[in-house]
Amino acid sequence: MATTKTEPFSAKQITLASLAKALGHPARIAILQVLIEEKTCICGDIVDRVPLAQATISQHLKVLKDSGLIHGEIAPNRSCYCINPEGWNQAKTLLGDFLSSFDDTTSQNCC
Amino acid sequence: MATTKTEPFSAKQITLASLAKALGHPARIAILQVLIEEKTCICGDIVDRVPLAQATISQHLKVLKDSGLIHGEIAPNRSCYCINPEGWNQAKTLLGDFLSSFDDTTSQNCC
DNA sequence: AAATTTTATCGTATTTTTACGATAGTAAAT
DNA sequence: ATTTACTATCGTAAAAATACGATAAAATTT
Repeated sequence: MATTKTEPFSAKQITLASLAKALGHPARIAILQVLIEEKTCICGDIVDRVPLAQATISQHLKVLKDSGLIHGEIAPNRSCYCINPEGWNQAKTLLGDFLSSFDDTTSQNCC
Repeated sequence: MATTKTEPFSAKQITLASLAKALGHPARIAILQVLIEEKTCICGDIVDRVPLAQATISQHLKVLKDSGLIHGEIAPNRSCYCINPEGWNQAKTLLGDFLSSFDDTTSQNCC
């Protein structure tokens, strides 16, 4: 009785929310920015560039991977992460469409 | 030792993450869609259209209001909520820019 | 072969989130 | 004036999220 209820919502609503949720932490934003800046998919360099404990970074990477926004090749000594174009584009499309569905100029006269 | 650390991150990263976080729940997506569909800012009709308890809806509305995405005129008998154009546009800009900062075609050769 | 480096995972503590019933307080209707 | 309708808030319970130290396991270096 504390889990997010999913039955009442559409698959699209759930996907959209879950992608947004993955973006909903500054550390994960920072990690994604590093992955975008460095064209090649660097690995533990993220730990050097994001000032959180290694275990915490690893945890955030897992969240991002589970969301589909990044792809990770887990190798014991040199793990490799990078943006997953499919997931990223899905986020871009879903969030973009959703945020465009409100039109500033059309709707107003509100509280 | 379980709160999100904010010191290591920029204001922009924090704002972006916090807007995304507000969008990170299907119920809040559904609420926003209702507010967008109904041009006028309906009030407790949200409770009728989103199948969660009234108290839960109220809680989600508070989260959305705190994020700046919606505006709420709280009146004891007929509360009025609507999209807050400023907050919405900020989300659109920040998320749009961020999601556009990765270019599918430019970057590849990854893991 | 031994030492070092890298990194995922475990264990754990704290906080936040999610959800709901119950309640209170105000406005509108009777 | 009393009843009804609406809605924020309180209290609470359970789960998830955040953060980190410690550990293990594999690859690389020495």
